Amino acid sequence: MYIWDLPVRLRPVSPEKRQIWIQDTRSGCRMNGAICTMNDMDHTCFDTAKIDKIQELRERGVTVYPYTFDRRDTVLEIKERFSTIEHEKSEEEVSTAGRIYIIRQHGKTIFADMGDATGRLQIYLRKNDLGEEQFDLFRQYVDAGDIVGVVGHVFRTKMGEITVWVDRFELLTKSVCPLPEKFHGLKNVETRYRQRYLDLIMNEESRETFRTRSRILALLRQFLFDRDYLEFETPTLQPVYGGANARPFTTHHNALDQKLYLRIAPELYLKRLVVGGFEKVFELAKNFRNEDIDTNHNPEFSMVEIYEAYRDYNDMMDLTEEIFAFLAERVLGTTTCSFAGHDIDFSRPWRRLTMEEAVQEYAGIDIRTMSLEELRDFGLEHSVEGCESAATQGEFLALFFEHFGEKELIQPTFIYDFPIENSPLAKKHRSKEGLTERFELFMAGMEMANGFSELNDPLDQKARLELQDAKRRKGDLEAQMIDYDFINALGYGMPPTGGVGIGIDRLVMLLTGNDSIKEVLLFPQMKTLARGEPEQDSGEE
RNA sequence: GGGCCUGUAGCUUAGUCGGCAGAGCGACGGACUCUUAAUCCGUAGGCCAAGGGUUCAAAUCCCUUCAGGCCCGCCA
Repeated sequence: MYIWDLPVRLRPVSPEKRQIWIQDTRSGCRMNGAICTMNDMDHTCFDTAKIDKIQELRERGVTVYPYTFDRRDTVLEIKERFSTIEHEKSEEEVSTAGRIYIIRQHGKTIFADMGDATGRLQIYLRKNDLGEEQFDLFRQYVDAGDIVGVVGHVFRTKMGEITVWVDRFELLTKSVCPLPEKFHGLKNVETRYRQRYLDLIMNEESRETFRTRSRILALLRQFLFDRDYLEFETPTLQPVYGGANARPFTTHHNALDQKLYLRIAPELYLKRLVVGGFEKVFELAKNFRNEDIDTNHNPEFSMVEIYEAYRDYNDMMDLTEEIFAFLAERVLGTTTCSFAGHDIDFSRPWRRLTMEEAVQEYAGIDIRTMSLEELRDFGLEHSVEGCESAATQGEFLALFFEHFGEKELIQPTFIYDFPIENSPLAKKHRSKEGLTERFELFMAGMEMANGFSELNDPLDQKARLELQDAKRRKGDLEAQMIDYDFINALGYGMPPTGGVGIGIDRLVMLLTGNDSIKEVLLFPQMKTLARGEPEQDSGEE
């Protein structure tokens, strides 16, 4: 590989140290920690001083990357087991391992802070105990960032800290990239997202957020399994996308020579399962929507969709409430949480308003008593987007709710009975003309869930999807395609069914107090910095 | 798509009504046997995100670009 082929600028710093900087010439952004050797011209953050140490260690016969270590105790176990230990060393021997965070050398002794998945622990090494060779090995070659295993006895220092008095240690992994500073740590938001592993190494709060996320998913599954719901996995690559109004990502299957879409929702497949006789089903699915990225949106996001036969939207509102209350209670230990300056109260029952009532309350008008002209005038007067082209009472209802109501809904609130125009998969209302049995859940001004009495009349469904398809052909980029196989499935008969979808990422935001979706996604979508390698065939059309 | 803000050493940052780019931590070398952001002495490390312009002189002022953050729009 030639230097001039790289999309970077290489700047020699010190011929002696063979160091160069790597800088992305397109963006001007310097790769984080971009020091590397002349022999290693790629986008690494390898530090030559550390690489030299590896070489020297090998010359001394040390295995720098051994295969295993007999770790018998975690940090937490040691701290709990020896919580009452005094200054005297324990009889019992412990064996533990982790990453070195800080080293404090004092001539012939060394203190270091070591961390594993359960916490941090101080270790103490003395030249007298280890012998000159071993002690010097640690002193000269072990750096912050390295992973070591230690065997020793536990004691409490004069300053009162539980500490492992090390009898012997083993280097388990040599780190060649520099760790961020020990006190301030890693704060740069962009680096935290782009190099999440580094964020996790350095920031306990971030680790805690993702532990909680994992726990929320486990609890959600437990809740549903306990109630005899079955979890399934339906196609992510779909020849026809559907189940929501959104622009899809497209891709191409080479062998089939066929266009495929990344799913925007699992809905239509899960309903096929209900047709097939599975009466209580759910899927924890990644959905992909080709939309903009902001504090509440990532192009791929997680959703749980739940369907249950012989239930309607009232039952699904109850279920949604139960799920949130259960998770809040188990995760937070209370039924309230603090989010973006609001105290959200999950205690049941939650407020339920029809969309008409919400518009009545927040816009101060009664839709049903107004003519289309009056509605349009009112909308234009308040500069409500989309009023020019709205042609039905239902469209105005939806527009007014979005404009006046949505952001006001801080405490958990169900809005129900949506207009039929923008609810092509929801069943017509049993008593109200022009409406469907559909609800959405709002909290902190965010849409958290969406559910309905599922449309199971195959003729009605066919007509409504045909209407969507006509809109799509007229240029509505988010209108749905017609999935005839799905319509045929309904044709065989789907029992009356209730369904709901809950946005997992926003739920995690709420329960962990993070007001950006990027803080609860391990690897949020970021724009690529530099072209490192020639682009492969992406499969894009 | 629109507005506001940010980018200085590996990390955290000072300097921004123009006048030689500073610090702490980290790294490297040395001293130190209960420290914990250890301490003390010394060394190296920056064309101030990139490109262009104004000026005797630009990290600083202007323009363009790149990346990120926040708000709005879009996402029912």
